[in-house]
Amino acid sequence: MRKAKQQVLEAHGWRVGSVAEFLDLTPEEAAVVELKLRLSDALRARRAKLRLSQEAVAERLGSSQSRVAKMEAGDASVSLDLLLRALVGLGATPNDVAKAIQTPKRRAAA
Amino acid sequence: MRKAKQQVLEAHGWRVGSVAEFLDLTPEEAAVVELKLRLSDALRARRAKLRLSQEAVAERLGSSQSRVAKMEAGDASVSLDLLLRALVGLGATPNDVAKAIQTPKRRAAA
DNA sequence: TTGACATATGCCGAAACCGACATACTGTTC
DNA sequence: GAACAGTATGTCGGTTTCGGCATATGTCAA
Repeated sequence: MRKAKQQVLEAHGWRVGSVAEFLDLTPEEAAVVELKLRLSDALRARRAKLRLSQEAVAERLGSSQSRVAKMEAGDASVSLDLLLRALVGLGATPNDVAKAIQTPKRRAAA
Repeated sequence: MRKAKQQVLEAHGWRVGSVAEFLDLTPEEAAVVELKLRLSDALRARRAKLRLSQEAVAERLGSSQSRVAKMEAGDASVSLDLLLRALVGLGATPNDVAKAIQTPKRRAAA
């Protein structure tokens, strides 16, 4: 698949605004990557707010520390599905999720 | 897993508000089910607006008619991941997704 | 430095998910 | 009531994703 590109993106410090148009991602791919980044950011933020270690989160979710690390890293082996479930598992409501997707969680305007 | 419950829910006409509290779904499970229903509703709505058949959508997404049917049905074999990708594949932006999650997309008030 | 803790990366077997096909059901039109 | 388009349901082989273990890489304090 085109996962390779994504991995390249995420391997480094990106995380910034519209990650995509640099590379030749189709608009759809771009949107999915964007979603993934926003969700992984939201997850990290949520964990931070709860002051939990990745291991504690893993336990809570019935997962493992390594998985959690990968979730937050936006690793290619992590699905949107897992990210969503993780957020919910940390107490996020559907509306919280909506907000996380909506707001790039940045300080500076576009 | 607890997928069984979900299947029971979705096998019938539910689709209504807070699907959950009837059965002994944990709050997290309930939230995930809720998410799934909202996304599948959004998908069906989007397809309707585009006036496409499930088959046409399937082709566009590189999937099959049966998968699309299952997506819209919120079938247990369909992940949140697939629903999200499908929406995006039909042109939804992250913000569209956020709206879909936020708003139960119903006509009648709760 | 050493040790203790937290996080990141690589890998694997097991489980979940996907596309596809077959087939059944539901209109709708003649 | 046959023919047709659209949708739903069941199943299956192959692939992806999962949890978990091992291990590497910080980071901080003593």
